[in-house]
Amino acid sequence: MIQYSNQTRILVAVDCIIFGFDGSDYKLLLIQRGFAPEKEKWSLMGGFLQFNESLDEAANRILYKLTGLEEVYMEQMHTFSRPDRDPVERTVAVAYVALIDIQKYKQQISDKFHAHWFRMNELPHLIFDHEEMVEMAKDQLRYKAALHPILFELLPKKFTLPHLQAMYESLYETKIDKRNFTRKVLSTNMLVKEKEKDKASSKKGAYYYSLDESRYKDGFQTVLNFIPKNEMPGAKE
Amino acid sequence: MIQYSNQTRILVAVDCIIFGFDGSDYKLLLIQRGFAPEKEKWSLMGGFLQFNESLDEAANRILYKLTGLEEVYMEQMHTFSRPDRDPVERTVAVAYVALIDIQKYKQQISDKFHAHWFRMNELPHLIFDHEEMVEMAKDQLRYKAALHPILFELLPKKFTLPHLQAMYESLYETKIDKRNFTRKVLSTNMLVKEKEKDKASSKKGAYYYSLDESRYKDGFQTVLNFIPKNEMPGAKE
DNA sequence: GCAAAAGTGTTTCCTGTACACCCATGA
DNA sequence: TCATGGGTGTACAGGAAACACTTTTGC
Repeated sequence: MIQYSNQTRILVAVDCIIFGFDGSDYKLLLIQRGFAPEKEKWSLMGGFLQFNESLDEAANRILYKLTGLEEVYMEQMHTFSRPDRDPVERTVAVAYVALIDIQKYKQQISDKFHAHWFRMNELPHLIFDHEEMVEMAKDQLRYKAALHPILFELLPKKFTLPHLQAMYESLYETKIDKRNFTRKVLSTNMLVKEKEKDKASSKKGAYYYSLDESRYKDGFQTVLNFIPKNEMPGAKE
Repeated sequence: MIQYSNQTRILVAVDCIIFGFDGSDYKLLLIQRGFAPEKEKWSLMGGFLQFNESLDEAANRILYKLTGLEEVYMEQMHTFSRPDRDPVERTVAVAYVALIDIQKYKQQISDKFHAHWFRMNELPHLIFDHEEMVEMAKDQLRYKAALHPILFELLPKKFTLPHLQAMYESLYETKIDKRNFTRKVLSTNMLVKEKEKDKASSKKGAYYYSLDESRYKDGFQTVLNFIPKNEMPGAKE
């Protein structure tokens, strides 16, 4: 077979940044690395690109291995390439971001990787450039969530409006007026009100809602405005 | 030196999607590939990642080789990885998007790569998956330009408001009311009115403007709204 | 009966949009 | 003088933000 001569062939890794939301905090799913170097240190879930798979396939394979979940929202974020980023050997790493429903995950978790959910502000030190990846993913999530209804991916099948609002307030570290928030969210027509209430987090109980999948898909690209302008990432003072 | 065993090492390519605007059309800078396979076919400007450089460095090296330009707006877009995307050998390709001022380029062009500007709607067939890359880059440009003042990167030092408006109208294939457009653009405070006029494209002449670099940098992240909502990519019908 | 969270409407302001005429100049 | 493209202001409408009280119920 013909080959390109005199070129360097290197390893291509895939690392998954897996976000969850537990009702009050954003969390990141991390594993304890099982091999040297940096054995036992905390790390993103990763692996190497195999010869006959695409990056998307690799990312899904890796995510499945860790969480048992398939058909999860995941997209490629950025490729990291500092020559010294992995001390063992030259490796570029393609970072993927996944948003998953923590509850769904709980039913499926395979624990052989010593995976653990960490609150975003209590992350341990991570190996290599994984902290940089996480920072970029957080920035990107804040950016995208302000414009598109992407956070719905983090919700369980049934959720309440206060739950949804808490997700936004936590991500932007701000308080949102619940009347305005409710109106905006419902005006997307992406939510369907259920008959039951969630009585767990209040005495009165809050109505459950679920996603109208087809309207959600249709409206995913539309530019929204859930977040007041002054709270937008990068807003002028 | 320790290595990761039993893993596939592959080639990492960098391909540059270079956009320009000539006053009425968007153009793409392509080269005729100088080596087999697909010799003489049109292609994005690309090259392989070298052992001791990052992807950003590789992209800039490649862009410089082709255009002679440095410090150009360029960012990583996406990594392409179909196993069969390069028939010679397994290769992943990291695509970068660059926006350059065609006039500036004209002074610097080195012609040894048989580079040529093609109008966006008259592109030749491209090798491998380069057409897919270009499509994604166009979509991304339309998306970003509707929200951020990114198209300024395509302008020469001095430009006129009609020139700027033509860029937006061409990108979104729409007509924009010039009174509204002018007001929005000037309200960013990113433009400085010059004293001279451009007499080339009208009898009356249009005032030149230039970028206020510091305000441009500060305001780059702010979410703008130059494009009427109905013309936004992905808008509902 | 009271504490704690859920739910709900109105007014104000601002931003976005539609729209038409005069100006300067080269030919 | 006329044809061409450049430049400017206003009125209206719709969306975003500010704002407070009532409801439910577990304890």
